[in-house]
Amino acid sequence: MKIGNLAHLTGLSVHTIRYYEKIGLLPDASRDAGGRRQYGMEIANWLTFLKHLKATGMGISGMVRYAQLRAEGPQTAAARRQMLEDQRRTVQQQIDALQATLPVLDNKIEIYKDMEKAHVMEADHARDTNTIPRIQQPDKRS
Amino acid sequence: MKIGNLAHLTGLSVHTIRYYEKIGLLPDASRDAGGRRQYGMEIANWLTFLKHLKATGMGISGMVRYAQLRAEGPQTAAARRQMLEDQRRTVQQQIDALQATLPVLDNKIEIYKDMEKAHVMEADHARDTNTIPRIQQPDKRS
DNA sequence: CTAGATGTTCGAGTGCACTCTAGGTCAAGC
DNA sequence: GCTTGACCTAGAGTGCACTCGAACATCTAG
Repeated sequence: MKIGNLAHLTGLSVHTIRYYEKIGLLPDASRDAGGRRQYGMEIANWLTFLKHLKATGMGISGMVRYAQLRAEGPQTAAARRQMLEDQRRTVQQQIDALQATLPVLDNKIEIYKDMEKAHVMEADHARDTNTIPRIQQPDKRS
Repeated sequence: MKIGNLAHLTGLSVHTIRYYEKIGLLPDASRDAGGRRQYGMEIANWLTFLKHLKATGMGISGMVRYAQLRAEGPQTAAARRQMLEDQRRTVQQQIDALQATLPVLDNKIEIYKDMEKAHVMEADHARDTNTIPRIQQPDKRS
């Protein structure tokens, strides 16, 4: 499989795949006669797993650390499990943080619904500012 | 209240507060005799709301748009409600995406537990690579 | 045989959201 | 009076994760 094909398969760009190789997330690909990268299915699986790790919010540096542990062999299994367990915890924290924003949004949405009603009734003055100051717009109306 | 005080109160840095003012997230602060920014409590409340918006994953540009709508007065209430409702939807999507990673992590963690057991039993060869290729580490061990 | 698609390298550029530096002013305490 | 520390501005720098460009090589279909 050539790099364009792999890119299509994984949804990553060709640029990104070469970038991942450069920073050590992918093994240096074997090349065909013309010097082009040749890939097998296992790389697609590895990239898919990397996409999952990325979806957990793990950054490049974390993924590189994971990849390096992996390269060191089975004796790092415990360390890798530890990383994944840590990451699981941060995922849960992210979920909790997002959950916590929902009532804040809902609250505001309700306030706006009331405001809209009031506005329609022409009693539309200064109920907008529930302790939050108005910002004079930078006047970018052409 | 001076800027350092506000920074302490909101958990933002003084730099960040000035930056927020520059990009239009905060009204141009009134100044004391010496040209220093003076703040009231309502700014702290606004910053707190911005922190909530940020926690939803809304970027600076979105927050600026919201702030500008706000500045335009009550007739933009519906537009702002729309923004918040859209944002609520993206928060839910982010939560779902994170939730979906949990089984992937759990799965891997289980695989590693098995691997560790196997490793202890000295049957520790090549079970590590479940279709995922090994990366030769760039040999950065000092 | 040739056009166009696809690949190569290296390095520069992008967008985001800060974060910091340099070089100054100003108010309060000793 | 002087030092200390908080504040000021304008602009440069940072870290992340790509993303793109230039200039060139090679493969593939007609």
